[in-house]
Amino acid sequence: MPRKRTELDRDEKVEQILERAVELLSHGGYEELSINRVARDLGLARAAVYWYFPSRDELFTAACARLFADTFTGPPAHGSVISRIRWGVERFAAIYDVYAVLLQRASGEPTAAELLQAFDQSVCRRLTAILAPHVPADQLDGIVETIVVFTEGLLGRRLPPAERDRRLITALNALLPSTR
Amino acid sequence: MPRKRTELDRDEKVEQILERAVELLSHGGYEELSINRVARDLGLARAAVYWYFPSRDELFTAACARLFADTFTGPPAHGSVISRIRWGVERFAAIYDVYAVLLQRASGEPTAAELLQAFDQSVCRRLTAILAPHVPADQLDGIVETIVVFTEGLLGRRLPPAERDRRLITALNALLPSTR
DNA sequence: ACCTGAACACCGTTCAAGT
DNA sequence: ACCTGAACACCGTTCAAGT
Repeated sequence: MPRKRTELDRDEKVEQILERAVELLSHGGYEELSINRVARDLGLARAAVYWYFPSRDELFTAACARLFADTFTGPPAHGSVISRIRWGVERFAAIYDVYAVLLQRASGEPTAAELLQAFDQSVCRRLTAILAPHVPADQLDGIVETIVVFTEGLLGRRLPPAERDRRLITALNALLPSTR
Repeated sequence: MPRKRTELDRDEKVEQILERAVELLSHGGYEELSINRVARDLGLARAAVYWYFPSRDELFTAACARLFADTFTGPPAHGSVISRIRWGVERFAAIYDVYAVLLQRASGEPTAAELLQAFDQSVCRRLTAILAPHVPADQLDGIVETIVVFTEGLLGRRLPPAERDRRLITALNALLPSTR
C-alpha cells in the first residue's frame, strides 16, 4: 500500500527509473534499454513508465545525460597538458558507444540534439581551459575544434587503449608543438 | 506458377531482396530495413527471406556492401589533390549514417567487422594513391591515417556541406603543406 | 495524480508442414 | 530446394478503467 504521494515521492520514482535505465544502458547499450525491461525490473506495468518519461527516446536521452555527468566527474586539475587530455579521452572512450547512438538519434530527436550540443560545449570548454595557457589566443578555438573532431574519429575506430593512446599523442604533438 | 528453379533463378531472387534492402536502407536507414518489410514488399512470407539471408544483420551487411560499392563508383582520375579528396569526403558523407550503424554493429557481428575492414582498406588505398606523388614515403601512411580519422570525426558532426568543406580544407592545408 | 490490463501494430527468429 | 503459416518471445505506444 503506497504512502501519501508527495513531491518527494515523485522524484524518488523518477530516480528509480533513471537509475535502472542508466544501468541497462551502460551494460547492454541502447538495445538493452527498453521501457518494458525497466518496468519489469521495477515491478511496474509497462505503461506506468510513460507517466514519467513520454517515450523510450526521452528516457534514453535522460539516461545519457546522467551517464555522461557521472563519467566526467573529478577531472585532474593539475598535471601536464597531455595527461589531462588523455584523462578526458579515456573517459570519453568509456561512454563512446552510447555517445554514438546519441549522435545518430540527434538527427530526429530535438532533446537528443540538445544534450549533444550541451555535451559538446562542455567538452570544448574543458579543453579550452586546459590549452589556454599554452596556445596563442587566435589559434585556440581552431585547435580545440580540431582535437575534438580528431578524437571523435579516433574513438570510432575502437582501437585497443594502447594503440589509441599512441595515435592521440602523435596527433597532439603535431598540433601542439609549442607545448613541449 | 514459378518456372523450373535454376541457379540463375536463385541469384535473381537474392538480387531482388538485396535491391529492396538497399532502397529501404538508403531512404530510412537501419530502422526501416526489416525482414518483414522486405518480405511484404516482395510478396513473400517473412520466413522466406531467411532462405537467402540468415539474419537481419547479415542482410544489413550485404546491403551496406552494395550501397558502399555503388556510392564510390567513378571517382575523378584527375584534378588537384584537394578536389579529389573532397569528392571522396562528399561521397562518404552521403552514406555516413549507414556507415555509423555498421561501425556500431561491427563490435558484435563478424561479417559487419569484415566489411568495415574492407571498406577502410579501400578508403586508405585510394587516399594513398592520391597522396603518394606529393608526400614523402615515410610520412605517407601516417598522414593517410590521420586524414581518414579526422574525416570520420568530421562527418559525425553532420555539418552543412559548406561548413564541412571549410573545416576539411583547413585541416588538409595544415596536414599537407607541401602540396601547394 | 498515479497505475493497471488489455489492446494495437509492429519486430526477429524458428519450425513443422507442404510443393 | 524452396516457400508458407503459425507460433514464440519480444518490442513501443495508447487508452479506458480503476484508485
